[in-house]
Amino acid sequence: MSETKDRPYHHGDLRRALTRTALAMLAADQNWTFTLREVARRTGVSHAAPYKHFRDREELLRELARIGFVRLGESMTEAMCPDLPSTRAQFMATAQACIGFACQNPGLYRLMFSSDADKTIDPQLHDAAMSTYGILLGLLERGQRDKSFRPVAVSALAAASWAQVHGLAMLAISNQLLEDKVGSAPVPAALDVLLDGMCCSK
Amino acid sequence: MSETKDRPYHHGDLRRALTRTALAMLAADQNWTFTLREVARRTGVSHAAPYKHFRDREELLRELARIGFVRLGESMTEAMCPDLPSTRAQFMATAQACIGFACQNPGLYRLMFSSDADKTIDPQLHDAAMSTYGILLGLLERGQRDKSFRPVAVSALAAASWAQVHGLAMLAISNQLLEDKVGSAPVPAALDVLLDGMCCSK
DNA sequence: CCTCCATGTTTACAGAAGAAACTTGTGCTG
DNA sequence: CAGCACAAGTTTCTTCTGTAAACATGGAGG
Repeated sequence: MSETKDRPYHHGDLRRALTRTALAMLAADQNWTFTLREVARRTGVSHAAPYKHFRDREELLRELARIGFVRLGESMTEAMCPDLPSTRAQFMATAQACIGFACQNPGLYRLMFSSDADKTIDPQLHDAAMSTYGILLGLLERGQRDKSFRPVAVSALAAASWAQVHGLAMLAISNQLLEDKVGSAPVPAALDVLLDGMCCSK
Repeated sequence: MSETKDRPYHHGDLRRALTRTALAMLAADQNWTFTLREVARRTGVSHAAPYKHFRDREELLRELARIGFVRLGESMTEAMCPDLPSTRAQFMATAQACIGFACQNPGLYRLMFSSDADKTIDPQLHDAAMSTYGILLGLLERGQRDKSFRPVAVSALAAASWAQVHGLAMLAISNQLLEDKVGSAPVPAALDVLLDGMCCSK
């Protein structure tokens, strides 16, 4: 086959190519059992090549998770449209963007919060996660300043909304938000309940 | 014919012995990469013996998850002490019991909600999960009848509290509820925020 | 032009899942 | 009571994985 001609011996940017392949496979098959060798095969490279760019399998997983947090942050920022009528509406949109992201990238989202992607090991991953968390936190602080949210400790609001959004996302991608158990539009319904507890006016 | 370590050729109750070994290992090492062979070794049988009791590795995982849901249900029922001063207090206690269970059995809890334990495959697992979910639902319905909780759709309350509790549990066992981000007692604080949105009186 | 070395490849090895074929007790039947 | 069928073990084998080590290549700097 002449497709060997396709690629020079030195790939050029194998690291990026590997992450792209892995992300694509993660997207295509929501519960794919991640194997480095398959990523290498699909990228058209020997199974040992990835080790020149990632110390081990888990380092690649952490890189994927990091990219996931960056993308999630972008989705949330985009959704937090400043000309929405209220801070409450902004919160709702941002939360739904997060859950939507999880539903569109279930494999990636699971990976981001799995124990495989240990955030205590990799500072870059930790920073990416914190940065995304900061988007939520910023919205809450802004909401408190403009009197939309109650003047309780912002950390309590943060814990509650972070947990709520993450919990809804996890349940959604596990297909556990079935209509007969939890209503026809469980995500906005649940978020409204939470927001009733967070907001000053109803 | 219980624990005679001079094991006869036929173990007697290998199925139960395997699950007990696996549960113990899961408890001992929170992110142990589950291997059937190691379970078999520790149980003192050949690596192929488990296949006489479980079709494959995942069937054992599902059985472990099922046991996890049963135990979680027991913890929650126990916590839902009927002579607590209010339904709100009962809810708080039950929710904290769930999160406490997760913190004490992080490996098992993760397994229960992982994609490995696919609840759509195994009706027994599905039933166990639903039964545990039913404990929460029952409390919410009772709380609505006695006017503790607002008269919105119970499914909305269920989605919100289920997500909140599960989210807090997941974040807690991922060590993401760090004091500087989320306060010193994030779990009760977050639950209070949610309960403010669920309860009639403040 | 030659030589270093990052980035590839090949080869090797241990450990896992699972299938198949073989072995051993044990309880049921004639 | 003899014998046998079958459930529940074991061994052996194949195919996969992650990871390490040794080898190959080709582009950049002296």
